[in-house]
Amino acid sequence: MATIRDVAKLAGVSVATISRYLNKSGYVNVETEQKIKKAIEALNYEPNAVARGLAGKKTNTIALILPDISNPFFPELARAVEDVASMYGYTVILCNSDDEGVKEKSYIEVLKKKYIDGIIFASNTLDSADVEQMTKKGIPVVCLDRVPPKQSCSVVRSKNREGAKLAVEHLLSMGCRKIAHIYGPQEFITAKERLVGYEEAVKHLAWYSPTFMVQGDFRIEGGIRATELLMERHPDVDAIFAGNDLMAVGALKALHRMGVQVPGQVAVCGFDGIGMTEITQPELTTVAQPIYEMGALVSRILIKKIEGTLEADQTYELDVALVPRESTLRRNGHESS
Amino acid sequence: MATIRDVAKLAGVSVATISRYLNKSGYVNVETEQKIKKAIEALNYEPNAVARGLAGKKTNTIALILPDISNPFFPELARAVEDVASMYGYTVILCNSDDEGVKEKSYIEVLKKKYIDGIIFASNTLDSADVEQMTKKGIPVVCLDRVPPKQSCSVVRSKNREGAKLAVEHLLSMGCRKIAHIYGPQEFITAKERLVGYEEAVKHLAWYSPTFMVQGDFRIEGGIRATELLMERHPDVDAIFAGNDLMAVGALKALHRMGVQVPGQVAVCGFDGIGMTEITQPELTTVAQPIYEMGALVSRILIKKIEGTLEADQTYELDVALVPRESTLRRNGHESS
DNA sequence: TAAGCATGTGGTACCGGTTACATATAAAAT
DNA sequence: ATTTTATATGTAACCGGTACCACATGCTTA
Repeated sequence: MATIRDVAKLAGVSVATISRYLNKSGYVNVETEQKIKKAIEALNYEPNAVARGLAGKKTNTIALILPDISNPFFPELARAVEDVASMYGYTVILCNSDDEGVKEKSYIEVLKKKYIDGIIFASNTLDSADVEQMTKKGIPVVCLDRVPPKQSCSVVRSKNREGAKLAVEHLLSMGCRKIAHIYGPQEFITAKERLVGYEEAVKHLAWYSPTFMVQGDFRIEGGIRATELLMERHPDVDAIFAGNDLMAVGALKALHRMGVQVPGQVAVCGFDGIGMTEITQPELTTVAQPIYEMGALVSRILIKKIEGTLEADQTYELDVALVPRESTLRRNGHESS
Repeated sequence: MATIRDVAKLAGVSVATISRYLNKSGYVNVETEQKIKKAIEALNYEPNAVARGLAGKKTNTIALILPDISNPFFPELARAVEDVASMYGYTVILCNSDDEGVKEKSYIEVLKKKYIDGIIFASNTLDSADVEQMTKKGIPVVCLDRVPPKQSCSVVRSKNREGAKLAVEHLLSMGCRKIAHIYGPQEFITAKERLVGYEEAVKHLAWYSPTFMVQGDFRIEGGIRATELLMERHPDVDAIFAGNDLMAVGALKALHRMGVQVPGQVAVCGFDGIGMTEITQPELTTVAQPIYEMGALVSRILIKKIEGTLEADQTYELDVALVPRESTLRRNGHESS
């Protein structure tokens, strides 16, 4: 591989001029430019990114730290992040934290040593102290679904509370009268907000009781167990709003095993809008987050922050949308009217 | 951040000694070692990975080039790759090629400039010339499901032909008598091999005709269309073996829309073993590839190759396993006997 | 006793870029 | 006519490591 010095020699100018030409920093005469172009062409020169990184402390690399890429929520997000990153000339390093603080911190250490330009966190373990420390060290951070108390970084999230209300309203409009909720682990803000949204939407209703809320684990298995518990406790439930799609799938499975008709006897609604919801039988109604857009946005924000064109840190709350499908379709609903 | 020179100064030795200590190359006196340890501790010194990369042309970074992380086959693979990579101290860069040669080549260019240590290809566009060129430039490559004619790199794949036969045999044993096949795009070797396996397994049967093979696109939509075409052509089909799980899901959807009972009238079997197969209704029988193991293996091989402990390039053919589930469960099958 | 070798350490060129600073020329401003 | 100013280019230090080579010491071996 040719180096910048080779090019300088062949073009008959100094390395500084080549560098200036390459980075469009400083003056370069048009004729000199031509000579340089030719030399570069002739030598098939490509500037070395690592050397650049060392000299300029900029590597055009960002990291995406998420709990687990196998979790169906994240592939689409990752895809979006990578799409816009590559569009802006950045490369993406993938890290699976399993939501374990230790792993996260160890990744952060490695990434710092690699002069990574910025980090996207889609994780719940991170505490605001970490974020602050990162920012202090000059590493831009953008978070997903996490609001560090002291707003030390930008955040992208979606309207969980509103989404939960949408779900409940939809179920009510479909004629459901006893709507239960399977909520996710309360250390996840998303789970908490959705639970709050649900409560706000149903607490004024006559039948309301805290026993209609059961804990799940944001996974299929937890959805199954929660549904079993729920149906035992309240055999008269006619709708289940699950805190995420995986648990809704679990609910579907559990109800099917029990011989309960969906949506006939019990309607089911999920949250997230992952692809899976389209392949269940019946297809699953869900409150869809704009997953790809969230990834694209978070990536764009990070890059802006890296390149210094971001005015101030901000929280972006994206709209969610109810996607009505078969699992909540009740002929006696008001929606049809 | 402290540098190696700071440490050297504080410890009262030369940078060379520090470097030797850090890399355990060459001699370092035990007492000197203690002094160095103290200095490193005191300064909270961490060697700079970029500088190391520049000096040693080794970055402890590998790249994973795959068509699309959103495709449900890949997240688990990516997870496995990252797991073992991080276990060995490597970091993973994620690249989505969309199976487009241009994108792949452009990624390769970028990665070379970054002194990446090796590449894992899970892509079908790459031709053997590319692989050879990489290897010539000293960048280790390992491929997934791709056999470059000239064995210039290691390959990890699974037994597609055998898997297809397993599927057909299973369907036959469940009492199916007219088994159709939806095959994937023939530029994918996997698709081709599965088709061959199917043909070999059914061609000697009385009912066999090429019209039982329909083309799909390896996606849900293609599975739906192929199934529609198929059922119109052969209303007497009693089993569909799809070339991958996504198309099998499509088949399930299409059959459900047509009011055809699965597995009652038509049994459905997929291929791959992605998570989706467990959430369909009925749950989908599939020929499971050991996806995680494939990712782990391919990653381990690459790292061995990078570290020079791999004797020779080799092709690893992993076993597949039939996972019988509800979608092929027929009471009149022999399996129960 | 001299050569040979394992141990231990330092000096410094090198990896391949960036960039501050010095320098030079021609045109514009005073 | 002199000072500015914009244009243009080169020199060399620097980023933070690695590693080759030189050199010193103490002990074994011929």
